[in-house]
Amino acid sequence: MTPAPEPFATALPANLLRPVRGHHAFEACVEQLATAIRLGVYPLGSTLPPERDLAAQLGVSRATLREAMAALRQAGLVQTTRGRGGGTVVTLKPPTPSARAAARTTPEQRADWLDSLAFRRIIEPGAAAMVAELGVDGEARAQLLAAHDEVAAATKPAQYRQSDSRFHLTIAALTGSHRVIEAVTSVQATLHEMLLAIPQLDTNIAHSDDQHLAVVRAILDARPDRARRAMEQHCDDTAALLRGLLT
Amino acid sequence: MTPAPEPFATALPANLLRPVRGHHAFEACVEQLATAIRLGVYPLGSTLPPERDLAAQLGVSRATLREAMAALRQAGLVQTTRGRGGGTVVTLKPPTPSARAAARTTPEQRADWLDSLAFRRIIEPGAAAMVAELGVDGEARAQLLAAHDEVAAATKPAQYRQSDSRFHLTIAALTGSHRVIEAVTSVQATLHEMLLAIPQLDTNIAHSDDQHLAVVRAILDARPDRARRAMEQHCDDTAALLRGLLT
DNA sequence: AGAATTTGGTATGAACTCAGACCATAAATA
DNA sequence: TATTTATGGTCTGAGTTCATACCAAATTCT
Repeated sequence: MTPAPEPFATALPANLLRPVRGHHAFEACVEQLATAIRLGVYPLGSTLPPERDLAAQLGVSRATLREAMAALRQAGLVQTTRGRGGGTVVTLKPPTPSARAAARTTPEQRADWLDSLAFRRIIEPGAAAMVAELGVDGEARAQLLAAHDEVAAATKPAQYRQSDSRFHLTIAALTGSHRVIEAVTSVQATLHEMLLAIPQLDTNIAHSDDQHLAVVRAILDARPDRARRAMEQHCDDTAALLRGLLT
Repeated sequence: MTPAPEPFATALPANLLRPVRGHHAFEACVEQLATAIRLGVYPLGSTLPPERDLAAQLGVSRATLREAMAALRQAGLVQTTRGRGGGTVVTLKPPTPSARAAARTTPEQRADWLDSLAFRRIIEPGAAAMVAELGVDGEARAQLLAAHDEVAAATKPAQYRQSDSRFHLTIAALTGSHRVIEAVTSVQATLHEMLLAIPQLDTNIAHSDDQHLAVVRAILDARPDRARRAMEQHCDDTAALLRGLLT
């Protein structure tokens, strides 16, 4: 029989379906919390939210969250005390002291990293432009400046890394958009992974203060295009470095 | 006791933690497949990939996928036949014929929709610019033109909706970036929801062919900035309409 | 000092999901 | 026509995750 003519000829292959979840909820929790800590969302010495809250935020049962916490505890990232006023505090021994570089980077990993860099080049400049367009009032202005000062003042590589992440996350947060925040967080987390796998360039990357400053200025001056360009430049430079060093 | 000075003063509230998964894998599958069908990824009359493949693509066991398929079948979106050459074909009775508008839009829904529009204004223009920058070879060029022709030729509102989605998804696909594709898919899915809830404007929105054309031209001419602007304009106009009609 | 409150620690049964094997059907092929 | 093959349909036991209690410790308030 003659097949009915397909309404659409174009293929649009099914790349569009995305995995519905990353199995093992507790592993995902460990990952998110660990990166949040390493990105400086929860700085050294600070107390994490109570288990019940964290579980809610992560959309996970408390039982599952506790498994994750146990892992973090065992990894030496946090310590826990009981009772009111107790909780879980960040101890963060230097990031994965020597166990890093254990896992060799697979080709898929590499591809995913490149993908992340491409995505970043869209989302972070977009976020910067959006903030510049929204404008920043007193409170926001202070946050932005504080975040920038933190980066500028950082000396040690590890400290610089955290401050840098926090700077980018601050810009994302200023957009006020959940999706933008999530996207930037994800991108920064991947970036962090990459830098862990390529230790030697912590130093090389540190001279991007000018670019950070340019972004901040453009945002404060309410110049979206300039902010976008500046952030684009920043992303491009970082990406070039990383691509070059990816085996 | 004097609390140890926090290393960082800035708050960076924990909006950064995102739910680790949307419970009930099979519900998520239903959602993804249903939107994929309604967005025209699997056009009317086409055959879905075999269950085993779909399960793999969605990162889910076949058992779970089948539950989802059963739901789709029961909803009248697809029909299934056995044996070689069989499979599951899209029947798609007009989108949720009259059962729609059943759920009133909650305030959170509304907020999420606005968030999606904001995110869209970053990601879709960014994708367009990226494609323009990458350049489009013969194959890609053909796909893009075909997608555009489809939209331009569409007459009935429902058909226009699908073609429009496919047009935007095609651009995303041409970036070659998983993350970009996923972001645009998600945004288009939300857009689709909104349009279902606000039926009356199917017509109003239909005169955006000029803007589509402008985007396509800019991409083919390898003018990233122009492509971005054109897509931005398009997003802004659509968003303005939608925002106005959101109760 | 005693009560209330916040916080982590533990336990249990139900529901969901997985992986893999095997069955049934119908088209394609030899 | 007989065989192969691609596809959906079914079953089962193990592993996760959930929801919901309740217990234990330590701080704060009365």
